[in-house]
Amino acid sequence: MGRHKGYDREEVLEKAMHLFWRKGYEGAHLQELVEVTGLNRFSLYKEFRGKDGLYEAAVDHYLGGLRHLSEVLNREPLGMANILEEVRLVVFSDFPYGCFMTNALTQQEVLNERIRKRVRDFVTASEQMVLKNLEAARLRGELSPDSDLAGLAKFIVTFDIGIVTFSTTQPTQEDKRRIYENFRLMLTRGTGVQSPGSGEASDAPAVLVNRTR
Amino acid sequence: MGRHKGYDREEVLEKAMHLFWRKGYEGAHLQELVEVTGLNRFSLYKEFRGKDGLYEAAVDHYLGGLRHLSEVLNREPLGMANILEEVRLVVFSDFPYGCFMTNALTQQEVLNERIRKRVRDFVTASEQMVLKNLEAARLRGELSPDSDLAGLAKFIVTFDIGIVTFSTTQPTQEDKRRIYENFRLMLTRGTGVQSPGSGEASDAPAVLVNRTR
DNA sequence: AATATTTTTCACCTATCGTTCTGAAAAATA
DNA sequence: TATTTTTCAGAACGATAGGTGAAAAATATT
Repeated sequence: MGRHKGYDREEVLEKAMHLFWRKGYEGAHLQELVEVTGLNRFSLYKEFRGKDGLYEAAVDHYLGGLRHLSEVLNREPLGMANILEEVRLVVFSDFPYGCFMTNALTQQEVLNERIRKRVRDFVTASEQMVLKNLEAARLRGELSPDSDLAGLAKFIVTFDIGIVTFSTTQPTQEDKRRIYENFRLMLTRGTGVQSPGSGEASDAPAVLVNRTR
Repeated sequence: MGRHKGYDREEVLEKAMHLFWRKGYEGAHLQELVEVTGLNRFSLYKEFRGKDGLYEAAVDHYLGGLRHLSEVLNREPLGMANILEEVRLVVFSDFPYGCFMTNALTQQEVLNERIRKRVRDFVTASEQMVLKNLEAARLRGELSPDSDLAGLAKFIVTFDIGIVTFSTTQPTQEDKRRIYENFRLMLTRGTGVQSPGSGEASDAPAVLVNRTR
């Protein structure tokens, strides 16, 4: 009953998300959102009830997409290799606009409280995923028993946030190689873990990664 | 000759900078800027040629302020201790709005080309300051002769960017302590350098620090 | 005191913001 | 086919954005 929708909600969200991603909440004007999504204003309001709602839906869309993107940190066997792989993917991502969620961290003053909480919770969730791998790593003897795992998880997430933001300066491939290699050395020598060595980028996803599609 | 200005340029810039800092370029509306600076629209336009000019002047103001703020990385004797001290100050800063310049990194799409370059150059300059300390550290035997100093500098700056951004999640003092301690362990054990140990925050300034005044 | 010079005040401008409304087109149901 | 339901395209909404012009107010010079 009724006319068919001329748009696909997920496609619209994907496009809207990318505009918010590049321009930020205030920087992404409704006119641009209409143009880039192809969705007209009326339908946009009916579906998302305004700019706030669209942004919030875009956050959900991003988070939903992360379910399969976080597979690196969730895949067995858990341990340091997963963490290094995740960081490697983040470092070698070619998307130069940071991370949708961590960009939002510096926009909290113009976001409503609910979204602000969502954004902060994302950081906590990332920590938890890293921590899970660290705990497994300790059980497997990759880390000394007295390591501060929670602190180490925070350190790693902090570095992730740093690298996605640093990526906006358009570092060269060589720059990225050196940054990752130094991180790997720090982490392995600093914790005494066995290292899987450095490598090239792949298309696989990561937690704080710059999703390009 | 003529009437006195009812405002102090530096004070105006300080206040404008803080609003841009918290809200971002698009998020800081002219009306708010007028209210917070106390300067009326016309005088604001006359002095700074509009919002762009004001933002650019605020960047200059910030950078100017950093001249004496970068003293930690520039003070003798150069070496790893300076770097650890600088990171420590960044970590323990209580200002929860990130760093004015690194926040701008994620707003590049709404900034004009000149400012964008200014912002990126800031990152490069920070790298150079860290690098200078690393080179001195190598000469002093704090680092092995075959270390990749430029890469290590990028790693450290990346971590700095990460921590100022992470600070927007309002981490506890204990969280900060653990993050810094893990960074210190990574850096010292990862490079084999002598560590000065961890400590509390001081009021001294730093390079990527959150300036609160 | 008079004049010149500069800053400030305040009203107003146009453009665009996010939002809402209207009427017509299209598809599903009766 | 007629009716209902929903989407679509666009105009129009009030509010506010950033930017400006002319006159008033205040200071410095003569």
